Amino acid sequence: MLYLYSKLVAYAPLPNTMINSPAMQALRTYIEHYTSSPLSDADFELISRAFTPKKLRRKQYLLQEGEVCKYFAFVLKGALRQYSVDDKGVEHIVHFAVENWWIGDRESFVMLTPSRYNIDVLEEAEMLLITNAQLQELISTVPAIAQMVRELDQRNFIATQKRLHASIGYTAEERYAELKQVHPEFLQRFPQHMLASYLGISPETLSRVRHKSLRQ
Amino acid sequence: MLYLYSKLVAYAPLPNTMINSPAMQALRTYIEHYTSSPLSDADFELISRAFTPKKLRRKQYLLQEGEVCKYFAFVLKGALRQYSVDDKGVEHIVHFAVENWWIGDRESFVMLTPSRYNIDVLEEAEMLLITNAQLQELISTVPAIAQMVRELDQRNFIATQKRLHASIGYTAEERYAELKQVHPEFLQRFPQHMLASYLGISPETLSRVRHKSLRQ
DNA sequence: CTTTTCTATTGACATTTGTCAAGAAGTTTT
DNA sequence: AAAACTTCTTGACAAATGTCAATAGAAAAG
Repeated sequence: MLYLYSKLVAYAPLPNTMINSPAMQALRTYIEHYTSSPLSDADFELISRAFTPKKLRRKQYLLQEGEVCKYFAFVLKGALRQYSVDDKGVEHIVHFAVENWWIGDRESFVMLTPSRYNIDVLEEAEMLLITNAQLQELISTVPAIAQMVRELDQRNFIATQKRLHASIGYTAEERYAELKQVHPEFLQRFPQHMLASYLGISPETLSRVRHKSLRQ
Repeated sequence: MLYLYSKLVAYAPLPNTMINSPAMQALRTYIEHYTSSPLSDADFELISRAFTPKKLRRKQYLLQEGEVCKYFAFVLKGALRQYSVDDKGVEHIVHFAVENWWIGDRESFVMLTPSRYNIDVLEEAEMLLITNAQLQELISTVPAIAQMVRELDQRNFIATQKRLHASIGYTAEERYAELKQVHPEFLQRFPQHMLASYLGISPETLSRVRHKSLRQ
């Protein structure tokens, strides 16, 4: 186990500057928030070593359809979207990520299968990347990470289930109202046709729904 | 920690018959399948003590809207459904559970909030129940359980995300085709109007979709 | 065995949503 | 500043899906 660990990091010496970088501090705050207890410096160093910082400009891809999703990304700054493209060339957005959100294709990341999704950058983004091997290592060596991952999975699952419930049971109008209530910041931040795609309706329908809701 | 544990089980002495019951054996096989390694007898006893067997007849509720979901259930035999009822009295099924599936309202179970869902029995069911406190205890004392829960969460999340993706991007026809491919057993086992509800379409539309697909 | 409840189908029609096309601002790129 | 994209809106029409009502057969309950 120790051997495996040293293999993973031996050739990636960590500059002092990275541990103390604002990026890592943001991650530290985030983890401590999730676990409601401070991280030891030793644990924090293990964590810092596992993540790689990455910046991407608008329209650049973090993942393209057909590739295996090697990294999960923690977003420090900016915005990204995850979407598939159907046979008619229409994009279906399944996820947005902004500051303090995670993004990646779980299925591909875990099973090492080619992804059906694209992930690209909507607003110039700063991220911290981690591979599945590194994450598994962290989960088994740092209990706080195991707990955080469990919590995250839970919330993620609950949120996805709610969205599923909405998309099965509600009309376009009701789903827009829900989005407005749950993520009002999205309405400001993303173009309307992407919100429409996220809600599973056409941009024209969303435009009409908004027009209608203004009058009432 | 030990004190807490003993409090949880002290007044529920476990009859020998339960550890060796077919129910518990089924659970053991299931867990070993998930973790790909045999359970120690000690761990298995801890696990056995945490679960309570329960049988319910057709139409009985495991959970009713407004209640807190106290138990998660592992289904040994039979079938259940989880659904909400909207203001027009229409039922929306979000989940079916058959043999070797879990069922419960995660949000309510974890957050202790009143549930918006009902869970009732479609075919006379035998289950093993566990409370969140007992599950958390197991997760921290039995690594195999922690691993199993992680795996389960992962699969669950992937499956829900796929369903969400389908319900946003596909037509009624395509969604039915997908269901047929992923869970062919559901088509035999559940009445059509429930499958329609699960897919988020009206029973009449599902009937027409099936009629159409027969001819082509 | 009979009655009642469930279930699936079909037709007619209403409603919702999508598609196509055009145009007008607004942004970015050159 | 001009050109090239993006984004949003609107109208006309098409397609998908829902609603209501009637019916018939199957299954469950008494």
